Amino acid sequence: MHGKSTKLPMSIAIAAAIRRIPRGKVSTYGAVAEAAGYPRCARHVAKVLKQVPGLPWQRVLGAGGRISLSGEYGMEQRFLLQAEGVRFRGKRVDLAAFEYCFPRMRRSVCTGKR
DNA sequence: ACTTTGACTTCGG
DNA sequence: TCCGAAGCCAAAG
Repeated sequence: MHGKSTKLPMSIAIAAAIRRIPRGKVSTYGAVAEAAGYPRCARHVAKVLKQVPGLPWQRVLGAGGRISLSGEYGMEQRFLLQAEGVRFRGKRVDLAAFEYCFPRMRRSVCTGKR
């Protein structure tokens, strides 16, 4: 094949990362972006969450464990997270306790396997 | 090719 | 702790 890596669309990688967040854990927009291989693309994570149906969207939080959605959707997110065991301290989730740590990708080859 | 869009993040006051 | 401004960046229009 040609030398350049086939970059799968960012949205696919991001959606895959979101799907890896286990029940009862959370992540952040920035961390998801980085885990997907696109650091500093936190805003794209938001776009994917809006566009792609069927993702565990409630597990993605803003920096510091804050809910970014406003209004009813924000309430819904909090409710769903609490229902799966995530506890809040004020308006935040304690990330030290509930943040999912994505396994590090190997630098050389990432064939999609683990 | 330019503009808009996104559920963002960081920093300074 | 709570804003507002600035920075961020690929996809979509």
